Amino acid sequence: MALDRDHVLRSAAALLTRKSTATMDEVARAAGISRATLHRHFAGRDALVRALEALGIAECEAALDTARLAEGPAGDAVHRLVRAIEPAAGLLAFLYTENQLFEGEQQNEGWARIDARLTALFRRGQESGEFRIDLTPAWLTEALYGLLASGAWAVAEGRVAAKDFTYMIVELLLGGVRRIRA
Amino acid sequence: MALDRDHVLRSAAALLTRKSTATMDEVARAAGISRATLHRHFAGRDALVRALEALGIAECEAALDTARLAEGPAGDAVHRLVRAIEPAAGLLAFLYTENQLFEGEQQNEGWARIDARLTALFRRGQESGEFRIDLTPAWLTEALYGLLASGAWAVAEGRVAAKDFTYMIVELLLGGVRRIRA
DNA sequence: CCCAGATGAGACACTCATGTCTCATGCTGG
DNA sequence: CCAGCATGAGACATGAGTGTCTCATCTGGG
Repeated sequence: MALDRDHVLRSAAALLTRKSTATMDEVARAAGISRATLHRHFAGRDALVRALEALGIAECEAALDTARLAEGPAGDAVHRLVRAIEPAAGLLAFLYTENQLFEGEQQNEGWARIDARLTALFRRGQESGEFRIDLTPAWLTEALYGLLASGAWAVAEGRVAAKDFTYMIVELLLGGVRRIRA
Repeated sequence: MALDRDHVLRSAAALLTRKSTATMDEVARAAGISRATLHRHFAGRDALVRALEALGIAECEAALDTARLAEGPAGDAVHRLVRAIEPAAGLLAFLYTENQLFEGEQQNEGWARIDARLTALFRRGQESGEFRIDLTPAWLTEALYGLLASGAWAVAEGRVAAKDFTYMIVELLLGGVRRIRA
């Protein structure tokens, strides 16, 4: 059933987030099914990763919708976005490094759509005078991915408390380390 | 000779930075030697990665020395550090993700030394009133790694100009995106 | 010139993950 | 109750990467 498929996908995401080289057998065990059944759901490891990619893209776009990036101050929109995307951060971190492998091959167009919406957000903040203009929107987008991945790993390894995830990322991204104001 | 070994290590680093799953054969080709000779230098893939880790740690510590983290304003020290570490950023990015795999196994103590020096730098900035105190030094250290990796990949894929690497990272880390000050 | 050491090329066995298949079992809807 | 279907367990072949070995070749120093 479709519900099973989703469950398998979720547990695979959770496992691969922690151990990106996990075996099909390990993925199956983690989902509580046999390797044979896993293969009945996903033709192979490649298909599984593709499905995870689709899931990650879907969750990202859902978070982008939830965050209503076009409304209010851009800084607040970034905050809403990180908060909305937090549950998917682990999966994002996995896909982020996985994408480093897709050397030549074309990657899922979904990422391009997401990149476009993120760069649009940063550009909006720049045009409204809220964000500085000497950091390119492309770099800010990349940096956001990097901070999300770092945050997810830091939480996973216990270096940062899970409840501080959003705060740490948003504050660093928006305000930086330097203490000037107040 | 030792010089050859270093050359092999360098080209392996360059290759694995781009394609972290490269085979021993590809690594050998990239270094301009045969697989047999590669095996004469490094017992196996594991030994090669360990050697790369040692190289990365050595370059990191050299950069930390060069940057003189204890001198002057902490913000300036961060700037010097990122500038000094830039040539090794690609290797760092590779090792950063590679370390995600070292689940249980104890990792090289060198990283602990480096982490300690970095957290000490951030703590110094906080105690001098230069850095804000609501972001933990541990998180700032993690975030620095993440930004270095993101920066290295962004440059590798052409999304950011190589000459902007240091500026982008330092400015984002220290000042953040928000434009408050003149 | 000659020898020793290093190298490249290739063969070989081994391991491991993968993908496919079969068969027995268990559950469910008719 | 029974037929049908999904599942679990396991066997099996395959391919890729690895590690080891041998042998021919090349090169530099004595």
